[in-house]
Amino acid sequence: MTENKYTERQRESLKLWIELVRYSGKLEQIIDEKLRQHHGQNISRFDVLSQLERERKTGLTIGELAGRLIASKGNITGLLDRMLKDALITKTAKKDDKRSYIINISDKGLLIFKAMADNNAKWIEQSLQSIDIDNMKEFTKFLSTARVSLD
Amino acid sequence: MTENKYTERQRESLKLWIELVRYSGKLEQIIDEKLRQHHGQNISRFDVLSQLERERKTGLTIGELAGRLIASKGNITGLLDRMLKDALITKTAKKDDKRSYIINISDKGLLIFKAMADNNAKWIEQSLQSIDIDNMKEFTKFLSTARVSLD
DNA sequence: GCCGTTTATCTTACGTGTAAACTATATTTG
DNA sequence: CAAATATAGTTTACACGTAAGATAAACGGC
Repeated sequence: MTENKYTERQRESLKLWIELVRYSGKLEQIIDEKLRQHHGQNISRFDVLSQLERERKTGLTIGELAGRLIASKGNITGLLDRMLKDALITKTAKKDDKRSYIINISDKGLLIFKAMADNNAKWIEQSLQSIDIDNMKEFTKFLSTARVSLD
Repeated sequence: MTENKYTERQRESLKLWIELVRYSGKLEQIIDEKLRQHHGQNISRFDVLSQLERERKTGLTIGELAGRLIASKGNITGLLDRMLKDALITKTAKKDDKRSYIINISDKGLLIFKAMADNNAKWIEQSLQSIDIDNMKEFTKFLSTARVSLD
C-alpha cells in the first residue's frame, strides 16, 4: 500500500516541509496577535525597530534596512511612512548623499521596542515550553546549518 | 560577559524562534518563486488546489475551504474570484442552502495542480538535500508534537 | 566638465492578509 | 408561527508583500 509515485526521500522531505510551514506559521500568528493586542504593533514593525535599535547610534539608510529585513524596497517606503506618522522613528536627509535618508529609532520607539522585546521573550518561552532545552539547542543548530545550504 | 537580562531558557527559545522564522521564510520564498516562474501560480493557490484535489469528488464550501487554509473568509472571496477567472476551479450554488456555494477543482486546475505537485516535490527535495533522512524524520515528529502543544 | 550608467528612493499596480460591517438565508426559541 | 439569533458569503478599508517603471542624484570614463 506504499505510494510509489515519490521516493522515500521526497516523501520525507514533503512531510518535513509541511510541518515546518504549519508550525512556524502558527507561531508567527500567535506572536503577531500578541504584539497587536498589547502594543498595537505587528511583526514587521518589531523587526524594523529591532534592526534600528541595534544601530541606534548611527541609524541606517532605507536601503540598508531593506537589506536586513529581506523585504523589497518598494514596500518599505510605506511601512516607514506609517511608523514615522506614529513617531516611532525619525527620517533625516543624509548630508553627503542627497538621494539618501537616515532612519533612526526615536525615544518613543525605543521605549515601545523594549517593552515589546521583553514581552516577546516571555511569549516565545511560553510557546516553546513543551520543548526540552537540549532539543532546542540541537534544533537551532540544525536550522542554521540547513539555512546556509539554501543559498 | 553573559547577558543576564533573560534566562537561559528564554535566550535559547529566542534563538530557536529566530532561526525557525528565517529558515521557513526563506524556504517559502524559494518555493513561491519557483511556482510563479514555472506555473504562474503562487503558494496560496497551490494550497487551495491541494485541498480541493483531496476532495475532488464532493468539493468544499467556501467556509470549509477557509477552515482548512487557516485564512479569513473575507480574504478567500477575492482569491477564489481570481482563480475562477483563470478557470482553475468551479463555483456552483448549493441546493439545500442558498447561502452556500460548492467549490470544485476543474480539469484544467487538476492538470496544473498535478504538475505543480510533482515539481514541488522535486524542489523541496533539492532544498532539503543537505539533511540526513533520519534527522528529517526526527524533526518532523518533533515539530508535529510541538505544534499540538501550541493550541 | 560632459554623458552614460549606476544607485537610492518613490510611485504605481496588483495579490494577499486581517477586521468589521453588511446582506441574505437558516435555525432556534418562546 | 414570529422574533431573535446564528451562519455563509461579500464588501470595504487598510496593512503589507512583490514587481516594474520613474525620478533624482552620484559616479566613472572620456
